[in-house]
Amino acid sequence: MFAAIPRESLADRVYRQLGETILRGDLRSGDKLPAERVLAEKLGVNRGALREGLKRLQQADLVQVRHGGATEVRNWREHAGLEMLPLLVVSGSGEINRGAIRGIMSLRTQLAPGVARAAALHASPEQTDSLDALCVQLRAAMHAEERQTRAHAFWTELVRSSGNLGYQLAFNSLRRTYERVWPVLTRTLDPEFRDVESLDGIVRALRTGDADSAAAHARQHVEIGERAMSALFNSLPPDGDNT
Amino acid sequence: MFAAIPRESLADRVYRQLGETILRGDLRSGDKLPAERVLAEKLGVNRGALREGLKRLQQADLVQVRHGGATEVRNWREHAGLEMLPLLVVSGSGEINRGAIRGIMSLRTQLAPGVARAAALHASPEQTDSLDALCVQLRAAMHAEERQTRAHAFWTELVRSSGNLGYQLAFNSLRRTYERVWPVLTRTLDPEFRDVESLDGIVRALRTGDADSAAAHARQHVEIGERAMSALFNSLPPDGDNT
DNA sequence: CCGACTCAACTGGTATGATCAGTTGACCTC
DNA sequence: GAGGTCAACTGATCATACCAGTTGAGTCGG
Repeated sequence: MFAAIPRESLADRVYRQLGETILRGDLRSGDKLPAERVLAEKLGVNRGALREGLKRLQQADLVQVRHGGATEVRNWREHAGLEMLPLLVVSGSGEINRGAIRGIMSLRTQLAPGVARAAALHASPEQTDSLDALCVQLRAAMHAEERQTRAHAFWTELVRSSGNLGYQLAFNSLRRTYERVWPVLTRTLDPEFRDVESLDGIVRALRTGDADSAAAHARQHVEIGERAMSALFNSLPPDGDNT
Repeated sequence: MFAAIPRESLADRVYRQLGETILRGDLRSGDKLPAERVLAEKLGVNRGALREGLKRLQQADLVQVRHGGATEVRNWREHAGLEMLPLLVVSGSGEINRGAIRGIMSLRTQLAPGVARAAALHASPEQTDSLDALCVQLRAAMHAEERQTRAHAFWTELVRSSGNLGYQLAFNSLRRTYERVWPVLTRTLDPEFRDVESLDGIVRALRTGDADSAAAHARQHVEIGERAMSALFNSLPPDGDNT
């Protein structure tokens, strides 16, 4: 009902504005940024705030800063990491970037079977019980929004159960992107959310320690969503050239 | 022969020191950091540098900063993304974190077939030729270091050929981690680097557009390295608890 | 003319101190 | 005891000065 009012510091706005400018292509690889003192004045912020924003761009490998030299824009396609996906998935004007969505769906499809497999080899009985309970809740959910929330909780717990640091961190990265487009996916992915059978299959496989079966059920499950998503894209008019 | 002398700004050192303290577990989820003015004096840096470092920690979701309230340490296992892997993989004392290595190997194994599959559907003839040339160079390489460099170049080009934003960004993230442990892996992964046959198989599959074959060859290839790595871990004394 | 050195005018990096703006909790009032 | 007040915290922003690398134009010696 009442959503929290989002607040953004100046440094955050600097980061977002410059970041989107680079991702949009208005600043190309090799371009040199104005001096900090100049840029700060142009943006109407203090140099300190500007530097805090620049530090984040630097951490994201979107720019390269050299003491004494000019700050240069890097090729984000070759250097930017998964943490850029949230900024990439929704453009400044609010448009959805299909390439980014496709990307997150591909990663999900590839990783899900591995996560299930690792969970089958590593999950504790308590974690398996917890997953079982989440399946029951998912089955009982009446609305698509509720199913989405439950399904997400299931995967969160499954990834935790995998005990694999790589899967955990990658999942966290993907989630940040996923949350930005959450409402857009509620309807499209609903067929997947309704496929509780596969999730039950995963849980059964965890109990018996059958890694192959867990992976197979996971693959079957996430491919439902991926198919739905590509069907949607194919039914829409061709994409504008936003990446 | 002569390696560049690494330089680190104060803000970078603040980021690394606090980040490692959190990842090491000396600062736990829910702990509150001292006030910026206090912390800056304790670390012997000015407040601006401290804030630049904190901004990066905040971007990495390692801490939560609230205007007017205390800065709080978050649960990095639930919030940190792939960009934290480089800091995790080598501890402050120089020790290798096996969980992080295992993680990067798992991700690699899961993603490689998808990358090859996408490349088979998307690579241009020029890109395929380029990959072919890289195979030839890899075959001709005499030393393990050289093979490692060539093999890395092959995957860089293959990921680019996939035309998939998700794979590209995930690969960039993994590469940052990979580079930090590069010399450690040279010998262990050499059996994989010598398996040029599978890479040739991928290239052939790209030419014929055979996605399944490309994925199969890729899987076969990376599993060599993963098996070598788990064999190594199993032959070593049990791991200390440096997760 | 050319190579090498000098140096001034850039660039980012660090420091200090003041002020604005939210949050918190003790305390006072009714 | 519920609710309002306010002082003392917290981070956010600002202005200014100075330190420390980089760059390139200009100068000097050959």
